[in-house]
Amino acid sequence: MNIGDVAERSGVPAKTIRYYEDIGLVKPTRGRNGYREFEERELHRLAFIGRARSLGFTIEDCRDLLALYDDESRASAEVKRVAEQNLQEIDAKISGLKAMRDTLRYLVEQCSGDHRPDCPILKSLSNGPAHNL
Amino acid sequence: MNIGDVAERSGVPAKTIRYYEDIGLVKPTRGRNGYREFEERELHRLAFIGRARSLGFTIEDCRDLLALYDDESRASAEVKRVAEQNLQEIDAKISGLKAMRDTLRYLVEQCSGDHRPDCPILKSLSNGPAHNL
DNA sequence: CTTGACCTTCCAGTCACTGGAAGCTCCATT
DNA sequence: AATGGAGCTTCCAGTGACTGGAAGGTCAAG
Repeated sequence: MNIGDVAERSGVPAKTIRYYEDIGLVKPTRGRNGYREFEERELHRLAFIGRARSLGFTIEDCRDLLALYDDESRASAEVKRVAEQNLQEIDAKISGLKAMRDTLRYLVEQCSGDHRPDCPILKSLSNGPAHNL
Repeated sequence: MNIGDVAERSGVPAKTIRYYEDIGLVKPTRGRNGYREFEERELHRLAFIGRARSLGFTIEDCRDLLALYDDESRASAEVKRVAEQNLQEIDAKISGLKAMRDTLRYLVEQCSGDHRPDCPILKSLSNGPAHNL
């Protein structure tokens, strides 16, 4: 399989696959023409990485997960630990974003949004921290 | 005022202030010794940028907002537009993160987390897209 | 034999900083 | 007056995870 096919079937862009090879996440063989050759196993790994990334795992997490995946004798506790840590980080991000959103929404609601120059959004940014609103 | 004082009073690290000067967000004057000299106005702008950044505005947003801020004849509608767009982006991010979190939480709950190699998290990453769970 | 799609490498850019090295300046203490 | 340390300067490089583009080799169809 060439990189284009793998890209299409795994949903990971060709450019990104080359990058993943650079950083050692996948190791396709090479044909006589210099083209990368992918087996099912590599396709599988790429799809795995794609799904893990879409769940918010970092590249390093992926590396760990793939190593665990390759390790027949791994303990599921180890995998769970990685996932749980990720879960906490996601929760923290959501909380932060929610706080931002609430502040912004309040400001947007306050703003008349017309042709007049008077704007509570700028006023707030100018006068004090968001949490004072 | 030297950069250290401004950093402390604005809450923006000195390193970051230099970066902001590089990209033209602030324009401190220079003393005979080559040190940057900050007036109240610059301090004010830096605090403004810091608050806007903490609300999730990008640097380019900040540039726009500062221009609007400087423009006595701006319409608040313009400011509101920038803020509303930001609000939508934040909402989208929150939704995405929530979906990720729900999937992950389910997986973590399913995982026994013990010494056995059988792990539903890896199984799921391996077998199909997260939204199929 | 040509065209065009697909592949290769390499370099640079993204975003918003952050770290570090080398060297200058200022102020207080000895 | 010398010294020491904090604070300032510039410049270079790295972060994460790609992404874009140029220059050039390869392959399959017509």
